[in-house]
Amino acid sequence: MLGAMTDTPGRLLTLLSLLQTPREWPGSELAARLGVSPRTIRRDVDRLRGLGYPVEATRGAVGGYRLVAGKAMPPLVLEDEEAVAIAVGLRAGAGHAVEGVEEASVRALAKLEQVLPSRLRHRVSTLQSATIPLARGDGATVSSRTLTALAAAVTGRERVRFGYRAGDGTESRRQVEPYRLVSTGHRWYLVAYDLGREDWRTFRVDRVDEPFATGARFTPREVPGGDAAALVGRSLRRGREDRESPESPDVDVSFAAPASFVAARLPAYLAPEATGGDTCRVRARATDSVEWLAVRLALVDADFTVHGPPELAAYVASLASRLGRAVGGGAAGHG
Amino acid sequence: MLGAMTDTPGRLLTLLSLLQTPREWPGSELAARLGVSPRTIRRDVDRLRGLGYPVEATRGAVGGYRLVAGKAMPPLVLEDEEAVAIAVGLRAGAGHAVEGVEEASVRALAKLEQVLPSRLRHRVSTLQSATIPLARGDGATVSSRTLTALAAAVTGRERVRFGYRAGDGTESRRQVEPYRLVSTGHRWYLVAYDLGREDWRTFRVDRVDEPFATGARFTPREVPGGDAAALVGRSLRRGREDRESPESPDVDVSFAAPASFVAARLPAYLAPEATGGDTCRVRARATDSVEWLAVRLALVDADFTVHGPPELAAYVASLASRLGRAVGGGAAGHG
DNA sequence: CCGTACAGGTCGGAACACGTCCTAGATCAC
DNA sequence: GTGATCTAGGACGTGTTCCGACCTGTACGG
Repeated sequence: MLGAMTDTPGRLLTLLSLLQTPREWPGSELAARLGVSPRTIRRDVDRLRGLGYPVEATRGAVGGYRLVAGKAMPPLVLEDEEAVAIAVGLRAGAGHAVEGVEEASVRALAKLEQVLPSRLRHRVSTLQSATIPLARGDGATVSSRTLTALAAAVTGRERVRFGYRAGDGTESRRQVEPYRLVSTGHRWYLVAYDLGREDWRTFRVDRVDEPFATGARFTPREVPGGDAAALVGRSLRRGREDRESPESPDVDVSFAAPASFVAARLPAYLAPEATGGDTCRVRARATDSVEWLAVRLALVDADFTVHGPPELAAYVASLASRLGRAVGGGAAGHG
Repeated sequence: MLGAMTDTPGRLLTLLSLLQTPREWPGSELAARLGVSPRTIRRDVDRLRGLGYPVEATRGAVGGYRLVAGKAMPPLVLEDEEAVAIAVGLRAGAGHAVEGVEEASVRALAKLEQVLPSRLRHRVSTLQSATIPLARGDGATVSSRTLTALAAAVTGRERVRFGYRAGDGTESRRQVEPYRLVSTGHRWYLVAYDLGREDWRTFRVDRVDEPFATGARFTPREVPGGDAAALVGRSLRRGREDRESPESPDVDVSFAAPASFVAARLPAYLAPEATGGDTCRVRARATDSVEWLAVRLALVDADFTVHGPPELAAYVASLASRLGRAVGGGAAGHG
C-alpha cells in the first residue's frame, strides 16, 4: 500500500479500498494497518456510512467490517491484474458487445484507459492480440482505440478532427463537435455537428481514421429532433453518408427444434416463433454480420434451413463446403 | 451527485470522480461545483497528488485539471451503466476468458458484484440472459455465480461448504479451505484443503454445487509443492478427482494459407508454423472446446484440413453436413 | 459466563482545513 | 506586445475538526 497515512482523507480512501476486499476486517486490524486508534476507525466507518457507502459490521467474537452492496456504486479499487482483465474484456467485446450496454461499455473502457498505468497498458495490448476479432477482416471492424477516443471526446465535449472515407471512396478531413455514439448491432455511428459542412452528420466509425481531440471545448447545440439515435436512423434511410443499403437484409431461418430450445441458444433479438410443436422460425432484422449469424445458427445444435437473406445462404453454403473439404470431402456427419 | 459536500474526505472523493471524466476541469468550475474556494481546490489537488494520483494540469487560458495515467490504479468511479456493462462483459467472458487473465477477471467480477447495488444486479442478469454461452450445453459450463463465490472465499480466506458431484457420479458434501482457482483453457479447478478428507483436493468447478461461505476464517496452510497450479496438473494426471483423460487431445490442422495470415486469425496458443510459402500447420494442445475450435478454424477464411483429434474431425463433419442441409443439401459453395 | 468485537458518548489538546490575501509563471487571443 | 485566464504556491489568522483516551452498552460465540 501507500505506507503510513498521516492525513484523514487519504486514510479514508485506503480504508475504502481495504473494505472492498471480499473479507472481513476486525477494527483492531484496520487500526494497526492505518496507524490510528480503533476509535478513529469507528469514526471513519461512520463517515463512510454518512457518505453512502454501506459498511456492514458483524458483531461478536469473529466480527468485522466489510463493504456490501448499497444504493450507489462505491469507487472501485482494482489491483493491476484486475484492471487489465477488465480492459481486455471490454476491448474484446467492443465490437459486438451485449446489446443494450454497448455505449456504456465503451464509456467505461474510455474511463479506464484514461487512468490505466502505462506499464499495464502494453500488457493489455499484448493480451488483446491473442484474441481474434470474430467479424471477418472486411475492413469494417472498429478499432477500440478509435471508439474510446471518440467516446472520450463526446463526454469531454471536445472538438475532434479525423479523416473520413465516405461510402463512395472519397476521403476528406473533418472537424466536428461529437454528440453521441450510437451502436446498431455490430456497427457504430458517430452523431456530430460538422464544422466544415455547418450541418449535422452521422459518420460510420469504422470509416473514421485517427480521431484527434483538438482540446477545444464546445457548448452543446440542440440536436435536431432531440434524439441522436433517430438522427442515425434518418441518415441511414436517406443514405447520405452511407451509400449501402440502409437496412440489413432480413434473416429468415427455420429450425427443426422447439422454439424454447432455439431461444435459449440465440441472442434476444433473434427470437423464434413456434411453427409447430417441434419446429420454429426466426425472422428478424439482422444487425450482426453474416459470419456471426452463421456461427450462431450453427451452434444452436439443431438442423435448420436458411430462407434468406441470399448472402447468408451463400456464406453458409461456402462454409459447408469448406468444412466438408477439411475432413476429406465426405459430408457424412456422425450426428 | 451527492449534493453539497461539507466534509473534506467526501469532497476529495467527488473530486476524484469528477477528474476521472475524460475532460478538463478549470479550478474555478470545480470550486463552484464543490462549494469551496479555488484555493481549496488547489490544495485538494495537491493532496491527491500526494496520495499518488497524478492530476495533470494544463496552464494557460484554456487550462484545467484532469486525471492521467500514473503508476498505480486510482479508484474507479463508475456510473451505473458503466458498472453494468463491465459486469456483463466479465460474466460473458467468465467461461472462456482471454488466456492469462482468467483468474484476475474472476477476482474483478467478485469484487464488483460484492458492491453492485441490487437494482443494477438484476439488470445484469437480464442482460446476460441475452447472451449465449458459446460452449455447448454439455453440463460442463461453469456458472459465474459459483465462480465469483469461490473467488471471494479464496481472497477472503473463508471456509466454504458445497455439494460435489464426482466424476463417477457420486455426490458428496464438502467443507474446504479454498486456496486458489486455476483455469486451464475453458475449465476451472479449485485447489482446496478438504477438511472432511483431511487432505488436499482439486475440484472441478463445474461440478461444484451451491458454494456457501461459512464465514469462518482460516489461517493458510502451506500448499504442498508450493504451487497450486502444479497440484492441479498432478491431480489431473493421477485422475483422482477427475476421471477424464487428463490432457485434451492435440489439435493438428493444416491450412492452405500463409502462416502470417492464419496467425492473425487465431489465438496465440494456436500458433501456426509455415510448411511452405503458402501453407502452414497448427499443432497445439487444445484447451478450448471442440465447438469453439471448429468455429475459430472456420472463421480463418482459408481452406484447411483436420488431421486430429478425431473428435474435432467428427464435429467439423457434422457441422458441414448440417450447414449443407441448411441451404438445400448441395455442398457446392460459391467460394 | 467470559472474551471479543462493534457502538457510541464525552473531553481536552493539537492539528488541520479554509478563505483571503499575495506574487509568479505559462499560454492563448487579439 | 498586451491583457486575459489559468495554474502554482507562500503567508496568516480563524475556526473547526480530528484524534486519542477514557467510559458504558450491546451483541455474539464458545
